[in-house]
Amino acid sequence: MTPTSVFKCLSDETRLLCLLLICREGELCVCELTESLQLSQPKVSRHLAQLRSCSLLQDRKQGLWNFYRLHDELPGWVHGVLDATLDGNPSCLDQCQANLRSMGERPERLACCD
Amino acid sequence: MTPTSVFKCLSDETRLLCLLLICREGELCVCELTESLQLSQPKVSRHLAQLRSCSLLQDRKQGLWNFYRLHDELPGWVHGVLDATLDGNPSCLDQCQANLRSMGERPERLACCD
DNA sequence: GATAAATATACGGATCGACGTATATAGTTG
DNA sequence: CAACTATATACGTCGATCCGTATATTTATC
Repeated sequence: MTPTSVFKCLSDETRLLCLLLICREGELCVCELTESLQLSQPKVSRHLAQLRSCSLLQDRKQGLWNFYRLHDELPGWVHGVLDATLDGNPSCLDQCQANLRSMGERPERLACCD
Repeated sequence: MTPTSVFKCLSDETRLLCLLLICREGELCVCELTESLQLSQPKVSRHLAQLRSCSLLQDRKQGLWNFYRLHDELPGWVHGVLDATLDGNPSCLDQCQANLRSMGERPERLACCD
């Protein structure tokens, strides 16, 4: 994971918003991200796959849903970059989070024992 | 200056190294960057122009030389991103800085009164 | 097992971005 | 002003990337 490869991931608005939103919200599944960003499912899914293949995200399957979260072994400096971006752009997720809040039934997270 | 536009700038290795090197060294002119990165002059110059047009860098002409430095009004969060990247990748500039040190006559910086 | 829902991927087209090379511009020196 | 140095830009090309659409895959439900 080189700095250049990380910044390539962050240089697309869809990918950046996915990362920042997940950073703020914890775990999100594809349909929540699709609704939150108001984008097509294949578009979101493709970008998530790319973020996963770069080890920025990892996923966890639960029934029909696939929950994405920041990778457990995300380097500290990448956390630093994401935090600095969020701190410096406090309203960049407002619309996305509003869309998420107004979403109907969101899939239930199961802790461990299913 | 949006997060996406900033990360687009950082997503190219030449531009990222220019920025990080300038972050570490203060002011550098085009010929110093060209020597430090071992790249062609037009390539370096093109990328610097892009960083300047995005207001990440600003330049100061002094005689034949054009010195680039971080923009005086660089947002704090961008500083944070650059610092986090440098902290987390401490050796990424080693070769560049070695090249810079071994450079012969480097242009003299004039303070203010020329 | 058929259907449906959530997600992933394949394909083709269009656009973007980086590059090498050549050349233009601007300042310096004689 | 002619020659030189440092830097900037123009042009054409080629590969990367993003997207919409269609389809495959996986899991749950009846």
